Amino acid sequence: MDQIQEMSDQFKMLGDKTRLTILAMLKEGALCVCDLVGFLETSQPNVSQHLRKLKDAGLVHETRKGQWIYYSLQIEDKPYIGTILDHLPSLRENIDSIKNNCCE
Amino acid sequence: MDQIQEMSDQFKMLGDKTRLTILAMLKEGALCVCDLVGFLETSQPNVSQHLRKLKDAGLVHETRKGQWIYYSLQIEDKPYIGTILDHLPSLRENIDSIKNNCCE
DNA sequence: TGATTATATAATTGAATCATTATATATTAA
DNA sequence: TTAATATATAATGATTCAATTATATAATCA
Repeated sequence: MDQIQEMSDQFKMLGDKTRLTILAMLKEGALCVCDLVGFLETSQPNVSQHLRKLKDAGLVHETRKGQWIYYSLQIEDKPYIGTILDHLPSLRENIDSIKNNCCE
Repeated sequence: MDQIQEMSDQFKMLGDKTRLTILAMLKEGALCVCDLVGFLETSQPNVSQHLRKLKDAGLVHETRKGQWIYYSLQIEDKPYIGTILDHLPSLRENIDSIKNNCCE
C-alpha cells in the first residue's frame, strides 16, 4: 500500500474526538480501561472498540495486570505522530483526579 | 468548541487519501482544479467537493485567474499541520509532468 | 466452586461520508 | 450573443463508521 494511503489511514484514527482524547490521556502515562471509561463520557464497550482500532493501527499496546488491562502509547518510529500529540492540550490534572478510582 | 474536537475535525480532513494527496500536491505550490483532476484518478466534481471541505476547514484558499481557479495551502498558524505535510512524500516530479496541460 | 469485576466481542441501528451522475454558474472565445 | 471550457453545486446511492445493546471471556474473591 502506498505511503499516502498509510498516512491517511493513521489520520483517520486521529479524526475522532474519543480516540484523540484517549491518546491525549495516554500521553501522561499508561492507563487501564476503567480509568479511560471514567473520564470519557461514553460506555465501556465504546472505549474498548476504539482501543481496538488504535491497537490495530499500531498506536497503542496493552499489558494485562491481573484483572486490569493497561494501555500505553506506541509511537516510537512515528515522528509526526509525536509532534501531533505534543500539540494536544494536557489532561494531566483531569487524569490525576480520576486515576485509580477503579483499579489497584 | 473545545480544542480536541477542533483538532480531530482537522485530522478528519487528512484522513482521506484524495484530500491528503491534494495537500501533498499543493505543498509544491498553487494549482488549478484541472491540474488536480489531471493527476488524481477521480472525477472533477469529486475533486471540487474535496476542495470545498478543505476550504471550509481553513486548510486551503482559492484565487480566480480568468476561467481558472487556483488553490493553495493556508497553513500558517497551524504548526502541526506544517509538520505533517513535511512528512508527506514529494510529488514534485509528478506535478511537473502534468502542470499546465490544461490551463494557461 | 460460584459470584463479582474488568474487559472484549458481536449484532444492530442510525448517521456520516464518499463517489457518481446530473445540472448550474461563470468566464472566455468565436 | 452563442458555444465552449472550467468549476461548483445538488441529488442520489452505496459504503463506512460510531454508538448502543447484548453477550462472552477472563481474572479475582468469597
